[in-house]
Amino acid sequence: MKKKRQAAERRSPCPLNASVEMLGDRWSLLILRDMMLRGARTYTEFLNSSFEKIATNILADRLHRLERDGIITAKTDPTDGRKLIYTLTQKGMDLAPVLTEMVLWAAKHERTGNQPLIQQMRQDKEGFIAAVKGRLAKQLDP
Amino acid sequence: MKKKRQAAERRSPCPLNASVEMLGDRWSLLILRDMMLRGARTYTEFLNSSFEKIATNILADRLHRLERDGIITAKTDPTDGRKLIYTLTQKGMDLAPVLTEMVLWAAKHERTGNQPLIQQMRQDKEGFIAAVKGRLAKQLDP
DNA sequence: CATTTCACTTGCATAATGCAAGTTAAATAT
DNA sequence: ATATTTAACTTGCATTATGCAAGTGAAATG
Repeated sequence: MKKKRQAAERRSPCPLNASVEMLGDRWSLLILRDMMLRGARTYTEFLNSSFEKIATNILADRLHRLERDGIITAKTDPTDGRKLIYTLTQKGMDLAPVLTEMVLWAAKHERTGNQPLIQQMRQDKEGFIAAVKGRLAKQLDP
Repeated sequence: MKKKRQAAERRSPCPLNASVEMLGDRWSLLILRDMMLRGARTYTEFLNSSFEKIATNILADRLHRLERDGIITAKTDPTDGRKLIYTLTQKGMDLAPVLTEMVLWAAKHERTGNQPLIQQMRQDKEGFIAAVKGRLAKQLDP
């Protein structure tokens, strides 16, 4: 169990508000998607793996915030000292159900792409989440 | 089935991106929480029901955006012509699982309030969501 | 009628986001 | 050994979003 900080500086004690303060912006969840579903682990991988083209300063800021909030950790690549490898913590991996529900909701009500992914989620939601967590657990940073 | 607009103006076709574009800000999900869990239905109820104290111009803007995105609808109160009664659409009610997962995630990893709610969600997540939808269905606006 | 309530707007200050260009350290190529 | 490239950022500046206080107009209430 990690230490839990900053509950005091929150706008309210509501758990949903806590989630919104950590994730309620345009980019954080997309970065986590790229980690969970596309295997992105470094700065340039984040820049290139997403369709949405995040600005470099925003990416740097979001990575630092996610790290500060205990959702990801960073350590330098032992084989290349320039690279930082970002990894989801348990807290970060526990967001898989949130991402899944958001994807399923949008897929139901909007015209979106990536139908194979959605089929997979619909057919076996729990299995899908377990598979994501399983893949990520191999690279887990406690 | 309602018409589906604006998929073209999205930053990407990814379903998660669609969710983030509609809900990824500081207030939208908190407004939906107040509708789902606290029964807020009018402008002043939103202003007063939440701990977080949203600014009046932001509230007006978010209500219009949620309406534009088909998540809520507005109609004037037949008993009081000044009041607008906001109601969740089916699309809006379908966000109950998203809100639930976000609450459960924050409750697991942060120090938050409203423990009775969280207990209820943990004990029977599906039942909880069904109960919320059931309560809201009575006031459904198609 | 006069006042209050309701659902907003408006004006303005501050903060967040976005874009292009620059920086630094480490790795690779010559 | 030096030069170039790559990775991970910063910085400066313009644009957009958010936040606060005050104001507005229509409908309801006293």
